[in-house]
Amino acid sequence: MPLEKSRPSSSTKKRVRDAEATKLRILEAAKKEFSRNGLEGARVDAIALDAKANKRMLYHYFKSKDGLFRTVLEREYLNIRAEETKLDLENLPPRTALETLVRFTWEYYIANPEFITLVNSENLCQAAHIKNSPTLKTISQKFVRRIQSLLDRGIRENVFREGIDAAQLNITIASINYYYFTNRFTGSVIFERDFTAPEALKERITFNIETICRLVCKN
Amino acid sequence: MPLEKSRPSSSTKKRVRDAEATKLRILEAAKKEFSRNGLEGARVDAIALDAKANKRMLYHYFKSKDGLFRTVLEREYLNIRAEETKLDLENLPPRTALETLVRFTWEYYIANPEFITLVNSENLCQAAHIKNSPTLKTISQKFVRRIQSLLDRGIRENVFREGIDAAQLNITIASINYYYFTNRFTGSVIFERDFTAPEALKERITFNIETICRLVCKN
DNA sequence: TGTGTAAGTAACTATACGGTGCATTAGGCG
DNA sequence: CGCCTAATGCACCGTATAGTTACTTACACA
Repeated sequence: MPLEKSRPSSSTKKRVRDAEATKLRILEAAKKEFSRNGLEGARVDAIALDAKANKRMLYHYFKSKDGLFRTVLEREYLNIRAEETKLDLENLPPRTALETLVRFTWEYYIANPEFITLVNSENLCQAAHIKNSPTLKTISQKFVRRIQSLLDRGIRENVFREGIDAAQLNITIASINYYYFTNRFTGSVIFERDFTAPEALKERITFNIETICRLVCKN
Repeated sequence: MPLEKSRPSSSTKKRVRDAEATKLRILEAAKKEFSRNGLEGARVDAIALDAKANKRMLYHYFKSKDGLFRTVLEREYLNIRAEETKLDLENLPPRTALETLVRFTWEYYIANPEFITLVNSENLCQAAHIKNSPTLKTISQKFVRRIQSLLDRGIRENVFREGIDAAQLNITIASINYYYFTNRFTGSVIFERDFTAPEALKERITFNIETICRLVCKN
């Protein structure tokens, strides 16, 4: 007879039914499955199985496969923006701040390979899921403004060139990092080198920082 | 009674049965369907219908859905490399040659949006289809060498910097063009601007040429 | 002109898929 | 304690899917 069975502590009690935990398990499983197999390739049964949840719950919480995908994708966007926000760009010398940003983007893609394939899936269906998400627009604009003020500061301190568009710079920084990862499989075959080998990674990030610095900095 | 029914001219005779033409129709339809919906999202019935061919023929010529995808993808790679080869990089001043290459890549993606989504699909399945294609390796290496010799020439003529890796440069040129297109849907939502509007396109290609020139050229 | 081969067709199959109806049960709250 | 809501489980559905079987037909060539 377990003595404390009927009096679990409020913080550690084992809840047999826990909506939030179930939702999270489903979201994690969905992120895995969607990123591995794409939106069409993903199987809701596989998600339910991996989440140790019943398929019924998936439809209960997220309405449909697309609803689930939308939620997963939005969370991922929010996550990368949240991480970016943590960067202390404002208190670093402009050139260091720029390099920090490039390096962050690179390392985020390494640590979160799912993000890239999820975004690819969303673009395959022409952004159908995020089309009406004002949240994403807001946080992204905030970020562009942040880069713009970094550029402005660099110009004031006479280390950055004038006339660089913050949005274009943003896109370019993402490009040179994103492309390398999303195409690492075909790239490794075509160029006959392992794109994910440590030396290859190091060579690439160095090249990318050089690319951005030469684009933005004076001299 | 048609007089010449039994004696069609060898060049213009209307063949009711034409294996090559049927194959081509299937390949064109497959390219459309695969690029629009991805590998998993593509429907073989839709391909057969669009090709005005029987589904059986598709399996007859290409063995399987994956066999068909492999053929489509290889043709697309061969096509872009063939077009690249036509560029007269060797007889242009280095800087002009470089700009020509960037502009070509850009315009190729505009004219052949299918290429990008096909490559994305191939990377989603970790390059399973092209893994054992020696043809692709050969033609790609040839291209890297071509860029290398352009870089060498630029250095000799004292307009390019030294120490730039041709493969990295190749990847970067592809990156800044490819990323913009593959993510044009999410990009248009997030940045609240139409990525495919003529002015946006013009602004982007200008920025890209600037990026590459600053990376490669002296001053 | 006859014939073997390859091009082409239609109908079919087994299954895997996204999604649902309905019964059951845990547990928070009064 | 007992009730009511929300969490969960099970079994099921209609359909769409990749792939196939068995057949017919055009035509190149002898």
